[in-house]
Amino acid sequence: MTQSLPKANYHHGDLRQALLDAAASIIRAHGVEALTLRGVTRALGVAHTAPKHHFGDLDGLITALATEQFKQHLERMEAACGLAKPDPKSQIAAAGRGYLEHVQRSGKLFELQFNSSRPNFADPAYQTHANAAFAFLVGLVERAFPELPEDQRQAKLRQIWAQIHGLALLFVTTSHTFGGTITQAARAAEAALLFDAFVERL
Amino acid sequence: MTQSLPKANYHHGDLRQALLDAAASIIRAHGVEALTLRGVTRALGVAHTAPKHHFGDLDGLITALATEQFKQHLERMEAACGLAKPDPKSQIAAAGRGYLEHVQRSGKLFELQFNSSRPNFADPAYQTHANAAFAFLVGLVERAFPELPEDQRQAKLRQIWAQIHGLALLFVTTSHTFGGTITQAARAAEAALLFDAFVERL
DNA sequence: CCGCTAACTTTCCAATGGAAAGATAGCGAA
DNA sequence: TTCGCTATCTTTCCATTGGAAAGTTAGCGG
Repeated sequence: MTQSLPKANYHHGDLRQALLDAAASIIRAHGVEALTLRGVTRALGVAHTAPKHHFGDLDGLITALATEQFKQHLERMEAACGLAKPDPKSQIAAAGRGYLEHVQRSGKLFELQFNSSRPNFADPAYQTHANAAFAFLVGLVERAFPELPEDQRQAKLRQIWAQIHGLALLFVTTSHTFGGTITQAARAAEAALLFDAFVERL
Repeated sequence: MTQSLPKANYHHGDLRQALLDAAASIIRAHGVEALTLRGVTRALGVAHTAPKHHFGDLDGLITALATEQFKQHLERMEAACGLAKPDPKSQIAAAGRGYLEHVQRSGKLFELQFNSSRPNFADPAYQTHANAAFAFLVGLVERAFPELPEDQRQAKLRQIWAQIHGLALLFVTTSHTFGGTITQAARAAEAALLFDAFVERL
């Protein structure tokens, strides 16, 4: 029993992960704008400058969270595709479902990926995971339309991405602007159906 | 010559509009997060509390800007439709062009409409203009598909809105995430073509 | 057992939004 | 004209924030 509890001060144990978790929790509850260094460190009982060593500054913490979001984004799409039939259209439809599931699960964390200018877009890890998520869609479209010339395949890709991204935003994140009072889950389900219909006509 | 210049202190003349203009300029240049009361008032040479009487607080100023954005959004779509052929599909395609033009012209101001949680969504003026912009699209789709039952027309509307909104976001606002190095204008032109193709198959 | 360094804390500071109270000027009524 | 009255703006003050700088601790390798 050389060490029991993370006893007193100093050397938290895994402060980095604890900060990520606490920050994610705050964003889920109150949005990115509510995330402050002093708030998140207060919740953990550490000094407000403690994150500096792990993340540099507040935007560094936000960048790390955004990176994690892209990682989970890709995982969700891959998982959905793994359960679907192997033909190209089924795969694209499944990726769309995974996309929507991710957005729904992420809640306000999703704005880190596309609705925020806070993350450091030049961060290598951020770029790696953001590009990987996009590359997955590119690969799906390539396998679905191998006969098309490159520019037309690009056009397809963009239409597909616009549709799923637009549906995700409309039905999950912008409920305040337009639309009724139905639940998030119902909106997501409807979005999935609309995307299926869209894929059907590709 | 009872009054010459807005001479010394007090009673700026039209501080409200001046604040809106200066704030818009700051957001265009540096994004919403860079907008501060002290910054915008410094630029105008007034006290940092001067906006309070006109907008309440910083979020009130932001809400007023967002409202103005929705107003211009609708005007752009109406203008584009006015120049287009009267048949339904041409009208929808034109609305899409107007949508993209607005996004392109707005630059970072566009995030006030959909990429920000700062505006006060409960503000009456905000709701009025946001709803009016949406209602315009609803009307177009109603005239284009009068034979469809209500739920199917709703589905059409949502697919259309998702497509144009998705294209707008992908090709104008999220250039950092994916995509190459082409100019904004080129991206917008390409998005317009893709939307035309999308409308063609409706 | 001794340093070395990663991982924290303490202390300080400038900037911000806003509350509260005061100052000014223009306008309408007497 | 002159007298308030009120919209508009200023001054002053404060709590909160992110971060720079420097100090403290503890665990690990030699």
